[in-house]
Amino acid sequence: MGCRSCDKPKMNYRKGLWSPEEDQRLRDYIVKHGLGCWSAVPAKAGLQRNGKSCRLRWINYLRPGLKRGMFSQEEEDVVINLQAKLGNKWSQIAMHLPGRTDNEVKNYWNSYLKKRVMQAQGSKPNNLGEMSSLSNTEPSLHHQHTKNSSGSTTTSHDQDANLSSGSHGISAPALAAEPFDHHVQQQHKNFVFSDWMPATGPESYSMSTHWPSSTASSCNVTPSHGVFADQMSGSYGGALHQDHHQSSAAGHGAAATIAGGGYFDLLNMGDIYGGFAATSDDLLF
DNA sequence: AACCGCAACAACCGCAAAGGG
DNA sequence: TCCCTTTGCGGTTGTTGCGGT
Repeated sequence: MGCRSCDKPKMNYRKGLWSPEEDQRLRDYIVKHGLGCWSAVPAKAGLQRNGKSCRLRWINYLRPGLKRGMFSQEEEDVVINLQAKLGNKWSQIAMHLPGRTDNEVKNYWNSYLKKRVMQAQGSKPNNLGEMSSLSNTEPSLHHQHTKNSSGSTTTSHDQDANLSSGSHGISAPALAAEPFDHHVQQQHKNFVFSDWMPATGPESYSMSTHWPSSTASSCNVTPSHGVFADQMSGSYGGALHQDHHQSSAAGHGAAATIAGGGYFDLLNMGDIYGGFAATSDDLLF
């Protein structure tokens, strides 16, 4: 720790949602220099953010290997069980969910699972451990309507089923005999992976930057395993919501071309992953 | 069509732990 | 050993979008 060489002038840091430009700067910087002293990143990357904000953005959003979108039933069970066991140790819980961030797990719990657990507890006290089995009585919220961030709602079976780790298949259990909650649907976006890979500019955040397989091959974009969503997930001031299509830009290699054209060795990304646990097939590069 | 309430989620805040000088 | 800085974590807030009225 302690990075005294990273002295930075006091400045007015920008707050709020990150713009595509900022994301790009941060991504470019880390791809180029790897992870280091976060407090030094903003200055070096030319960002008017504090290091903390950069770190958060990277970990929760830009980091490679992030799996976005709806939680699978399996993941949900893990969260429920571990929360019962560990309490609100989100970082520890997230460790058991490759590709998920503590923030994401926390949000998911607070906005959704907690209520369901409480409801289930209300009807069946003292059986937190049975939550997962309890959940097998209802068509799952996971497997019905999913909404992409552009607001359109699509009917789809669990897109996680497309994940290589989709061992849970597409069975559709959910907690307790709970009425279907339309709002709950909203959280299930079509994301599969957060695709942090090269974007050459703000415009690259648009749908137009999807990675068609042709692009993938021509640009040597070849994730080795699993399915890459082709979107830069995120919302920018709510005005730039993208359509989160699932791309089929999957491949089996370990190199990708990043902005500008240089090869980017994913196998050497360990330093950049920053503790990201690549224990799932999904995350093997 | 406008308004309101709710849900989801990104981001911020504050604190504690870790580590170097 | 103490102090200072950075990092990591959990709680909380703010913003946005959607559905209902």
